[in-house]
Amino acid sequence: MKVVTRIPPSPTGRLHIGTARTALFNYLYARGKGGRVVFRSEDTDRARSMREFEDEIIEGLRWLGLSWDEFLRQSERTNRYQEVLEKAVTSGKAYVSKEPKKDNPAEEVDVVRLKNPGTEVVFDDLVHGPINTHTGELGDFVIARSMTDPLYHFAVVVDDMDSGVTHVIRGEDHISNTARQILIQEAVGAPRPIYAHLPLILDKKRTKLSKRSGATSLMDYRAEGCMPEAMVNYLALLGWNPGDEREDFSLAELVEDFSLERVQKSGASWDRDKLLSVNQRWMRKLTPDEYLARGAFDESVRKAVPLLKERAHTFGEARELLKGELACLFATPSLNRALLTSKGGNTARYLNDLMELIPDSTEPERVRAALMSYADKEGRGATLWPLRYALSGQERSPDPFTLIALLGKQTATERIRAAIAILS
RNA sequence: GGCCCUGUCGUCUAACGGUUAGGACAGCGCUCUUUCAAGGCGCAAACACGGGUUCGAUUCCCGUCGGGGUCACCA
Repeated sequence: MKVVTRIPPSPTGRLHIGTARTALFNYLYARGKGGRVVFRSEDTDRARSMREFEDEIIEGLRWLGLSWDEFLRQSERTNRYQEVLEKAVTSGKAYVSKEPKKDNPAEEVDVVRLKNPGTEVVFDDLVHGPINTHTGELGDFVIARSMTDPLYHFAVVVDDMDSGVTHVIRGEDHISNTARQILIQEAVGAPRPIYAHLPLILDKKRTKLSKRSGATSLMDYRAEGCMPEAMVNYLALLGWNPGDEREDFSLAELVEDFSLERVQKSGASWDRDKLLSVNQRWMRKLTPDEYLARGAFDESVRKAVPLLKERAHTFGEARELLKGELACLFATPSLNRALLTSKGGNTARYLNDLMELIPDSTEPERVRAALMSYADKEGRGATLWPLRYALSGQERSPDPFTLIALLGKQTATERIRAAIAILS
């Protein structure tokens, strides 16, 4: 049997990290089994659903590298729902009930309720094992606001049936919905898919990750300069592991190795630091060309790439670095006399001597070799600190050898002259 | 509160009856070093508790406690 999974976001808000991870797992499972993926926009709540959210969700999932074979919107399937609903009512599995409207008791509406047989429903969850529910407690629950306006539970059953969905992989918060969906399946004669409920992503307070938990929008991470490869890698490791100690996974490798059997049972908290660490690893794998392209940097930034790879966890951080700590690579710093001489000794003489020793090289190691014996003779602190400060104008910066190599002998010499001038 | 899920370092996790309980992120220390960053080396850090079962339990069973989810004419 060909595997069919679904990615069923509700376009009532921005693309949430949890939605992205669930989508990823559905994608990984289907692709790993050579199956199909259905993207289904669950927009039956017409008041809250917005096309712009749908667009963002699609854009975000594509950014991660996910793809699907079928696309549909629930709002475009109302005729089909009505057809199945009528059959359910005709066959006596459901009934129309005239009731006061929930939000406006003065008005009466015809809601559709499922005739609940009240049986024990047991299903085998692929990650949790058998789960038993006493459906009697549910009563005859509402499945549609009217014959033309189905509710979520009813719509998904019809959709899953029509798309031939074989595996429903979703968040654990849906466990309690499963029994009623199974009841609906049985009422309309739909096959029961296999269920797999994923552990929830928790925030540091260990409660379901929500908007108030901080950055939960996938696109915010993209804007920060997170790589999609890193996001996929981190998301996959939140709740799943390969069974060995590997931690670096591309999307393709995940497709290869992912299995629902190795999905964790308990919730996992979102750890931004770990994400950043994974992202830094991915950024370091980039070639200079790729780095410039991915970070949307100007060609002039090329010389700073090695330093950025060393320091930045995101492209956003890299941009900050270029404006701050690494700005001295692109603009002449202004110097403070007190800081220049703060290590004592004859600063002017040291700078003068060192300036003469500067080789014409783009290799930090060669520059270092040329200057170190002098520094060792006169004292590293007293010589190298003013040298570095003269070049950077900052208390914190890369080392002077790297600075000279990147700046070039001429610029370096000019900056040292400027520093010496201040001292006289 | 009812129902359901769940419980290994601070966090993500490995272990599928016998291990000095492993790795990663974060933390700390040392080293390198003029500073910062990076790097190298190292340290600290967990089986929730109580009963069973067993020659032997982190691992199996039960209970307690803890955490989470869910109880819509939302999805």
